[in-house]
Amino acid sequence: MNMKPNLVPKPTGSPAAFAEAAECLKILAHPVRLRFVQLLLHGRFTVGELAEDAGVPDNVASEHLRLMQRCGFFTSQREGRRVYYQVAEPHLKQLMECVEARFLH
Amino acid sequence: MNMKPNLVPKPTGSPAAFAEAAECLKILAHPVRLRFVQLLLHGRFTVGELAEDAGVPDNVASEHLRLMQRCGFFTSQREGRRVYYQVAEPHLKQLMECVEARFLH
DNA sequence: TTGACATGTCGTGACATCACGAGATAATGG
DNA sequence: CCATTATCTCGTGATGTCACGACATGTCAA
Repeated sequence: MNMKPNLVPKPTGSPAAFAEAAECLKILAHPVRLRFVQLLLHGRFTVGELAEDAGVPDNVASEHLRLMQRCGFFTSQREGRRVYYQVAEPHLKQLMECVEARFLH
Repeated sequence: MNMKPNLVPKPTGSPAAFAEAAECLKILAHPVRLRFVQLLLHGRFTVGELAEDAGVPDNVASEHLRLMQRCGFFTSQREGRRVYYQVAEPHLKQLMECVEARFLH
């Protein structure tokens, strides 16, 4: 009943690692959040600037940014009444380049 | 009230392109489906083989595979009673390498 | 202090995703 | 045919995601 075994060595990765990867990809998998990543890879921006660029209300942008801060993608500093966000996760650059190569070019 | 404009040229990408990218990333963002991508980047496998490796019932695996076939990630060929799946989207390789570099190594 | 501005928080309802079980379809061998 | 194996399909209920409005917090300038 069994067939010939697949002789190719199976790639690695614990179930927990796949779960974490899926979690983070799910956070990345939103058009507004993708746009935020792309912008923040090119500089610092405030909540209001990001919101206006993406065409969403400020509080919506704020919630997206909070999400991405919680999983380590972004960090923020308050300067006066504004809050500037920037990229904190170095792998985001290469990951975004892959996404741009496939979908945005 | 206005601050100095951000002189950095803004990166490209239509809203529709971001929406499509987010759609595909969302499909990728599942631990079982990530594992399927990883395995299929190393060879051809049947539904049953993939299901057993991932520890999910066959029908669940079948639904995941159908999803990834619909968005162009995989293709399938029937051989007897078995159905073999393989990678169809060339960018998946580089994308998975990014994910592995960040989460699986 | 007051008022305006920038951001953050919370509750809610609409909608999507998910795993599961039951059953359908397809192919093989006796 | 009939039984078995492999895959697929469908309905359902649980859970998660999302945008929105209302409101809270924080900051500054007059």
